[in-house]
Amino acid sequence: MDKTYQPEQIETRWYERWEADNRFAPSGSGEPYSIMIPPPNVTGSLHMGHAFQDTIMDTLIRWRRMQGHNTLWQIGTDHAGIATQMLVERKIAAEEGKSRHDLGREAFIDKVWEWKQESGGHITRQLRRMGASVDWSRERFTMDDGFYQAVQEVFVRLHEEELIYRGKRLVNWDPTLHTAISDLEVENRDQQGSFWHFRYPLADGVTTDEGRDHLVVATTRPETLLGDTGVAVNPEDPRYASLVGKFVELPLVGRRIPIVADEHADMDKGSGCVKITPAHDFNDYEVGRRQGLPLINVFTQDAAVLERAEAFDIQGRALPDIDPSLPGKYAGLDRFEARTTIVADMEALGLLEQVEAVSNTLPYGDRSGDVIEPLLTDQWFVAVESLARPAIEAVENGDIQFVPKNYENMYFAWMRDLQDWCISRQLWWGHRIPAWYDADGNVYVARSEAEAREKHGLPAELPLTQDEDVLDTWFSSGLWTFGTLGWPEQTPELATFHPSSVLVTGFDIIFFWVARMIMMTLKFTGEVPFKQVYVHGLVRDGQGQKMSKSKGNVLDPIDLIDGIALETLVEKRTGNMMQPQKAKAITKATRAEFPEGIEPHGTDALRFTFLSQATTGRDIKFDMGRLDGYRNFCNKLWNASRYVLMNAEGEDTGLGEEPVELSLADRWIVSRLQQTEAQVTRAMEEFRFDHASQALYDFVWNEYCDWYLELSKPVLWDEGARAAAKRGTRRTLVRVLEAILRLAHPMMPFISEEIWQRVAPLAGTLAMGEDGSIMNQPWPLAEEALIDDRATRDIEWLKGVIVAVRNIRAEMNIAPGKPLEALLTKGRPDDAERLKANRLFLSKLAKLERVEWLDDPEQAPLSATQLVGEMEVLVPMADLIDKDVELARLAKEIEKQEKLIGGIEKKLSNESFVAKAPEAVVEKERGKLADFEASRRLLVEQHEKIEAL
RNA sequence: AGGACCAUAGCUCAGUUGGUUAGAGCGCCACGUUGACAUCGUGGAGGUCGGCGGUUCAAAUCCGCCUGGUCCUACCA
Repeated sequence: MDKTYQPEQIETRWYERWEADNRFAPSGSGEPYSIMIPPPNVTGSLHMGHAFQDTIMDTLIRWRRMQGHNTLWQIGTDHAGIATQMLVERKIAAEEGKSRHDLGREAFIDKVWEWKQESGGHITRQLRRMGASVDWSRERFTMDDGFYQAVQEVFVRLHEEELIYRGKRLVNWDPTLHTAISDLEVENRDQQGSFWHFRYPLADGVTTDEGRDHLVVATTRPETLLGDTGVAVNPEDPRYASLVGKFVELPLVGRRIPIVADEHADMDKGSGCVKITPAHDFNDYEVGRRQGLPLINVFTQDAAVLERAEAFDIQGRALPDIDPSLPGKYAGLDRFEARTTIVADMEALGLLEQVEAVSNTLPYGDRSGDVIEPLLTDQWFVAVESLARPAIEAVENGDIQFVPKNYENMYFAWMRDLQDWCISRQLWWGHRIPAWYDADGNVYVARSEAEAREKHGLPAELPLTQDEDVLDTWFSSGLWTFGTLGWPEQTPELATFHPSSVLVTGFDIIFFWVARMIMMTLKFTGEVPFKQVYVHGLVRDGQGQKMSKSKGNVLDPIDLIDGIALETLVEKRTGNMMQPQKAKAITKATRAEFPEGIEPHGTDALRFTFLSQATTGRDIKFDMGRLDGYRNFCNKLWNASRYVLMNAEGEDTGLGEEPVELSLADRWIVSRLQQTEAQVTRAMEEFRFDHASQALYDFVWNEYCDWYLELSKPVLWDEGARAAAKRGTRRTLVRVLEAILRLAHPMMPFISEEIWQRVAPLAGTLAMGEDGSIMNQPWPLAEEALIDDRATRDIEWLKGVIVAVRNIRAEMNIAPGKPLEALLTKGRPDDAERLKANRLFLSKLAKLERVEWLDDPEQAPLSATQLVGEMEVLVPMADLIDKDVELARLAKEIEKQEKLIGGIEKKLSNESFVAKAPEAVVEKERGKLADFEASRRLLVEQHEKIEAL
């Protein structure tokens, strides 16, 4: 083995090997265990969130694979409609100076496919770097032929059941992207804005009770005035009761619009009158429906003012009787220009009563960054009510469990207040809606044009045109768990691996994706898509900030693995920015945080860091310090293995017929191994990867390396030690290490494999020359029979004495190597035997050349003293000791004991404590009190002796 | 406005059903290259567990209120 741990070569080498040996595919035997990867965007690249998520999934899959399950980790990518289309549009704009319209639909889509071919492999290559043991042979894409089939099938069947319908509805419209987007893609941002109070003159000479000739309405969006079709007052509002049924004359437009009574109007807000614009506001749309008001759309798809408005009833039928004319001066104005102009015009007319500054929230499209406009458009919808019910029940009755459980509430809250799902998008990239129209506008839904003709008996010569729109990306990814397994065909994979075992996902897409998957999957397979949902938090930077390009705090997982030079990192963070003015600050912050750039850490260390920070459900602040620490851990494991190999390779590791003798230390470490195995397994079962990684770390570093390896040295290096004892120690060294590697493998696949190849033959788990992989070895199973409490207590005693002596050396400034004598007072009955069994270890590890019992404490020489439980370790002072230092140390120790004694005495003198606390608790306190008092007595005696010197 | 989650050492975090001398890693201080490892070893300093109140013999842990933070949902005509 190389002297230093160098992850980069190990990692790529092993991944290629595993993949070539086809070790990721399902074994075909054992209980099925499957995970469907949340498909990353096909043109995306791996970010910290992916890396975190993939680590968790891979850890689960590798663990279950080792447990003997028939594991499938299904891989694939998502076509990601809007994101991908925008990316390619930007690319061709930059490279060719063309828009997608210049190219036309077909040519543009060809371009997207081209781009997919070119860059689609990027993220999957990065996934390999993370060590993800996905079954590449089954890789899917949400727009491949199979998915096309599944999507058509689902759409047509839902339509046949009238669960998909088409209608003219108010939707969130993105004026930049020219498409409807879902509520979930809308981001609400707080803004400072104005609230304009306008006067709307009453028509026909009517006046208010106070004699005014107008009503006052207020709005933050004056431009929508053009589309007002009513003014609402509260039915309970006495001020306006007499005006209900009368009219106002809409300023600037001149339309007569009714005053209606509707509970939407809040008497306590403003004047109590509300302008109603059913075609441009979601609340007003509902008021319009209730009051039978017409819908007047005044905007184009760019959210500019139309020349002539469009009037509809609530069913979306055109209303030819309404005068659609709008004042010509606004035609073509963008909504914000129109706003300014209209406010100015109202003011000129004396109709602007006041302008109030308010803070309000505005909806922004999360992709375009443009302000979203509610717009009346023709769209396709899924009626979700009947789909939601079973989806709610599946979680209620435990068929699907969320981990952590509190996300179930979030799910219920959303599912119980679900709006119909708008599934059409006015994009080109995506699954085109399988609906055809004839010249009269009749709609035919079918799996293909041919089927549409056949189904509806349409003559071949009747021209049909397919719907221009595509489906929401989440419509296809909602079919992910079963679509990837071959549905609508009833494939063996579907039978074996569905429902999947667990979905690993971020809380941010519970609504987008998880809820829809549950609905769609239950509907079409009658099964839940997954039995458990493990929800993880967001990966943030060390300060708890969201990582974003604009903040310049993005870390690339690959850079953490391979390392990156400072200059490259700065360039990466500041290049190609939307807001170049921030570059300077980002450069400065980056140089301050990473003065030397980022060192290579390797994939295993990164994975281990993620796992150690994966506490359920909350966001993680990525900690570079821990990454360094776990890279060191890999190095520790590496070097410990070197030690083991140096002592075991070419030696008898006790596999043959020769007698083997196990020392106390051997029995102790084997015992602790069993407990660690049980601990790690349990943590994995509970998705507590932080506990699993912690248990492994502790065992490897603090017990196996710090103590067991040290304890093995005297045995292996002592000329006089018996051959059987050496064999026993070698066998234990090797076997425990081999088990550690298997335990570590799901978390740290590369280093564990690399070392295991050398260690396994020595441990007898891999025949010499055999071609095996740790990936397919059994997961360590704790054996109750090997747990040895006696050995644990004995080793704890030994450690206590050694630490006490080291402590005295440090405090007294005695060189670590200087041989010392020690005296022990008799503590527990077993201690005599313990001393006998451990003389060798004490002499080597504590550098004690003589250890004796002190039979009569009265006869104790002047000594430095340290407590080990009830026992006292004395190192006779002779010329070694600084009197003042030792006195101070004893005084401090005495004070500590007294404080403890005081606390317990207080408890025990409390009658209610003695009366009400369980007997065992009281006894325990009494026991502690006795111990502390004994310790204090010994310390005080020593103190007095030294003081008298 | 409603709801969720969080607050433990300088930093990042553990802490099962209330009973622990409240832990780990990083950082810090001192000492140390003895034959796995300076990406290391040994020893040490550092916490009134956000605040107040309650339940209890006993609270970091359970309850209420408050403060601070993160996020979600809704509203803002």
